[in-house]
Amino acid sequence: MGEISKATLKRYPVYLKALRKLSEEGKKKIMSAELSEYVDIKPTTIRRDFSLIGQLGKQGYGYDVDELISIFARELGEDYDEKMILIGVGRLGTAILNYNNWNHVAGEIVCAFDLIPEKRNKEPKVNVPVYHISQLKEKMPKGCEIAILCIPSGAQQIVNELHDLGIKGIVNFTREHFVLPEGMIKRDVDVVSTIQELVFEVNSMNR
Amino acid sequence: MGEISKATLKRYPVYLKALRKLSEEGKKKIMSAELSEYVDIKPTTIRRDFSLIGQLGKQGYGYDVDELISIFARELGEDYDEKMILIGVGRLGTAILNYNNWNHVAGEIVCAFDLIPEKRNKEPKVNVPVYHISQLKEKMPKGCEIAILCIPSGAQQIVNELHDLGIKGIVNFTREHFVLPEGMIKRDVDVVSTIQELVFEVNSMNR
DNA sequence: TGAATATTGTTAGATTCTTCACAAATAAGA
DNA sequence: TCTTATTTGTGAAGAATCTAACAATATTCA
Repeated sequence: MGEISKATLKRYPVYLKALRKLSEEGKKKIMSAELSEYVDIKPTTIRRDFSLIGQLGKQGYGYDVDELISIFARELGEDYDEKMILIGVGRLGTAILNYNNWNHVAGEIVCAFDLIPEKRNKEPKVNVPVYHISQLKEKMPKGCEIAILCIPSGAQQIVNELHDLGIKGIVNFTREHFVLPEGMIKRDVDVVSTIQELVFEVNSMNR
Repeated sequence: MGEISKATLKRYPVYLKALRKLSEEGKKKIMSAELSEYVDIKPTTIRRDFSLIGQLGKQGYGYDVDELISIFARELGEDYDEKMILIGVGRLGTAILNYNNWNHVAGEIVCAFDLIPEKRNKEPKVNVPVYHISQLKEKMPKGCEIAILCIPSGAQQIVNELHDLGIKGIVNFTREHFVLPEGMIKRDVDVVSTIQELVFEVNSMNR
């Protein structure tokens, strides 16, 4: 598999999501032109993106929907059964743990860490063990490479610790700024920033 | 103000966030090179981005932090006092409403809509009125252009209604696919997709 | 005040990403 | 089986984005 660009990478989950919906609707095959209308990405871009993974389609026919789904699922890590940890079991952290309904969609949250684990463990909605943040090292699952960060402050220190413990990717819900150690990757999920961008763009439309 | 590229637009909230932190730390002036280390964006890119808004800096000196903050805040809509609605007061919706601590950071959530408003209104954590989804039209705030979508299904129909009611921007937390009506903008906040991307990238690193 | 120093704003070139256009390949129908 | 219809996969052109390099300009210190 060749080098895949960041831009393409961002589109793969979009394809997978759309394909799942199409499959549910009973669609067996699809052509790039039709998928294009569905995901609002140009057919050529779709074909190029697909071709980076391999020869997924058949000329003169199109793509087999279920085949695509299983390929993308595998490529996107649904089969990796990635083990993840979550740090900060506040309101947001709890919402995410609950949402763990996603059932191995991209792996599984194995355990969580918090400053007041006693309290968190009592909440009926939290369905993984919560340990004290000081136990990071001893309770870190084997082979865990991804951490979900939902703490309100003190991110830098924890990120540094995570780095030392072998975490390579961070899903960042923190609004606080921190410097990413060498060799780590992060993705921000920032609702406020997202809204700000949108507001800015909507207001640009109005001018 | 010239035409601002999508790429630049995405960075503005990042700058604002970092500048706020710097200001809190007592920083009065900053140079593009220093800010660069902070946000991990090349100095030239920063200067270019800033210059699109106007002559914000002084040569041989740098940028005034608080001045930048107030300019960005204005540009990003914090002064627009944008009115927003939220649809779907489930676990996630509630978390967002709570997080409404952001206090006019990008506007204000005025009210929410749900299928069971009676129940939602009883929850102590929800601090805005919740109306039944069928009352969308009559309860829509004047001048509201942005909706936050947190429903598990049935997105398409609601999006169409919102469009008819003058909503121009959607912050989408739904995992369901829908077609965006002409003239609308959306931003996806998709935790699962974000994790998928990250898993994919981390696994690419390992190869 | 004037020279030396520092840092912005911007031009031009490099890089990354997108899309056009068409050859290659398959499917379907005669 | 052969021809016609399609639709993919991809080379090359085009567009968007990023960045190196430097001229312009402000600041600072003698």
